Amino acid sequence: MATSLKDIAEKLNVSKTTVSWTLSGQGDKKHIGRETQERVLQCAREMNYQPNLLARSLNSGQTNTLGLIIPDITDSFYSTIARQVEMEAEKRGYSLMIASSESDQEREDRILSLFCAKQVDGIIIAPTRRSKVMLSNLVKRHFPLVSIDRFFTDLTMNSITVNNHDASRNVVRGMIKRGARHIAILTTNPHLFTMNERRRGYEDALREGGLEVTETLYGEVSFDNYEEEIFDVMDRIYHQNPRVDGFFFTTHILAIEVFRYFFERGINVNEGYQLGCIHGISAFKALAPGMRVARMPVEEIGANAVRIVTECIDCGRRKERRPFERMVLECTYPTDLSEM
Amino acid sequence: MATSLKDIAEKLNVSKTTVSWTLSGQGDKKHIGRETQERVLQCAREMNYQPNLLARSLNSGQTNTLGLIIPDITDSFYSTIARQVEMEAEKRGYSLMIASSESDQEREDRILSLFCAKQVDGIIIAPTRRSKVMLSNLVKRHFPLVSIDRFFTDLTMNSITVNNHDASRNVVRGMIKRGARHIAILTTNPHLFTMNERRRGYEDALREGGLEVTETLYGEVSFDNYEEEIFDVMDRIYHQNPRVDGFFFTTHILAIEVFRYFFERGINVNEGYQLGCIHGISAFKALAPGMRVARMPVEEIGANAVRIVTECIDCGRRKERRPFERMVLECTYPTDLSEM
DNA sequence: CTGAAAGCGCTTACAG
DNA sequence: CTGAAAGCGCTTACAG
Repeated sequence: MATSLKDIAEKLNVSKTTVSWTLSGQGDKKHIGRETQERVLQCAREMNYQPNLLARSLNSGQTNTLGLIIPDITDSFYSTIARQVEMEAEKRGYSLMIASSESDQEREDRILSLFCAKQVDGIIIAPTRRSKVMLSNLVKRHFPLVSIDRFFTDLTMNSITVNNHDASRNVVRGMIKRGARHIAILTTNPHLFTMNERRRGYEDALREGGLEVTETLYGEVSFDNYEEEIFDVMDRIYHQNPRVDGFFFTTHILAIEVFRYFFERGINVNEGYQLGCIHGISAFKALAPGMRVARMPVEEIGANAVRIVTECIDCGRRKERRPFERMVLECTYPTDLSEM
Repeated sequence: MATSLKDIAEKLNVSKTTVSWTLSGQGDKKHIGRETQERVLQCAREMNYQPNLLARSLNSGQTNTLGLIIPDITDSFYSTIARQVEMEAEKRGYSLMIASSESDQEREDRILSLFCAKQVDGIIIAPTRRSKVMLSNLVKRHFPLVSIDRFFTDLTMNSITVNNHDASRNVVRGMIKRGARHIAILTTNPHLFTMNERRRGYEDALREGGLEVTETLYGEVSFDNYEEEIFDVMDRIYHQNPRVDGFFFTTHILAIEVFRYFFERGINVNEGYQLGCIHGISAFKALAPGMRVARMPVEEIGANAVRIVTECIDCGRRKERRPFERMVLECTYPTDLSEM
């Protein structure tokens, strides 16, 4: 059994109040005798007293805890964000609960409920899609909330997204500048706003470069079965465009699969090709150091998500309402992949 | 403001007790009128009642929450375990708090304290090193606890580890069987038990295969500065052993760095070399599909960690003491890396 | 200088 | 069939 305020109070023959005051550092302010304070502190140390945060939170109405919901904790993009959020939260005195929705709407709703039931002070979420039930409810209640990576046009909800269009355009521009003329795009989940933006960026770069946008250079695989489909799609692209000299990958996961294809087909992709990808992973520096990569601003995403959600919390305590904020961050383009 | 039991009780002119009974599904058992129950359920739905888990936990003394502490959430090995643990915990009705120690002793202690203060029911930890202060205290208190990936010989603490020695030996054996005769080892953090075991496995396999264990084939880099050091170490190995024909990597992170080296030096490592690595990542199937990889039993680690810690919790409730358990799991050796 | 008391939102033994 | 009351471990306005 852990020791409680009461244990200390009884042992020392003082009231719980006295113990609570001194332990919370308000001893002097409340005019508690120096000597009494000493005894309390001493005893707390001896009995290895740890305050029960549940009780404190129940009383204060705040848990100093943020919730973070991401689709997949094993995806390096999200895990890097998670780490940033954890660090930023700690700086501001918050601890973090992380949960994966596994891109499953029901799981996401369950987690949201759970977080609310556990009385987290605010939630940062990379939503899977329109979570009609819970999310809009929270928005209505003005619950401190910010979405990252994606956003909903019809919810007045704080969001931090990345300028995927410009990121793609910049990457593809760079590929063109280095001489690519027949650049294929490999993508998935085209219904996602994010992915559509990346495609648009690719197409705009082509047009600006005086290149044609053609269906034959467009490769799409389904999210659930990409390992299987990628070989057919790539074969088709090569068949229809024997002169293809560049590949733009909308995700790092697809890039890996295509590198597997290159390997199996004996294609040395580091010669005669331009490559581009949104988001880099460390393996790229060994697979294709020359690839142009748009680096996601994970630090900024994490830092701002925590900033916004804590500002909402602070405003809520003052009964104010914080104007909602849509933030769009830019990628960076490291020239040396080892900086990823 | 969220609605509480009291709100419902007042609205319906019944007692909080009645509301609590029916909402917890004990209405029939407690002989509460069918009609009253209906009204309560209806009202709860209308007012969107969510029980405050803080209050419930304070009362029951259990939070149905487990804590998980890992060194680095962005490391695919740990994030995969985290996902497994989350799934397993959910199956058993527990939710999960994840935190990264960043391999920092102090952070680890802070997190342990925090978890205790938040009254988690049990903790799963991949400890950084001997956390004298907190961990041994928890062990003494018989707090439900299990360490994964590493263990302490002098603590009677449940642990789940991997047979790193045999995993390494099997991988290196396979390399020898396929013809490698001069196999270098690349490793780091030699003071860790885990890493020492991997080295021992490597050496045993060499001896069994009639090969010499030589210092010139031993490459060690420091954990903090491996990107820099790896080039010198590899150059030295090649200089001292021009006939080197195999590389065994004790971690996937080192493997990636060495692949970068191969790339820069123009070495086609997929011809004339045998490769081996402990733990695989998806990029390997594109980098070196022929590499022999020991696949960590992440599912088993996660499942058993949750099993053991929840068994401890259950025993604790029955005032029993669960005999402590040291579990050692074996790796698997997928022949096709795309199964990783 | 110190303490008794109420309350946070729940659960549950006890009483009618 | 239903409710008043105590208690989980804290904090804090109020009273002396």
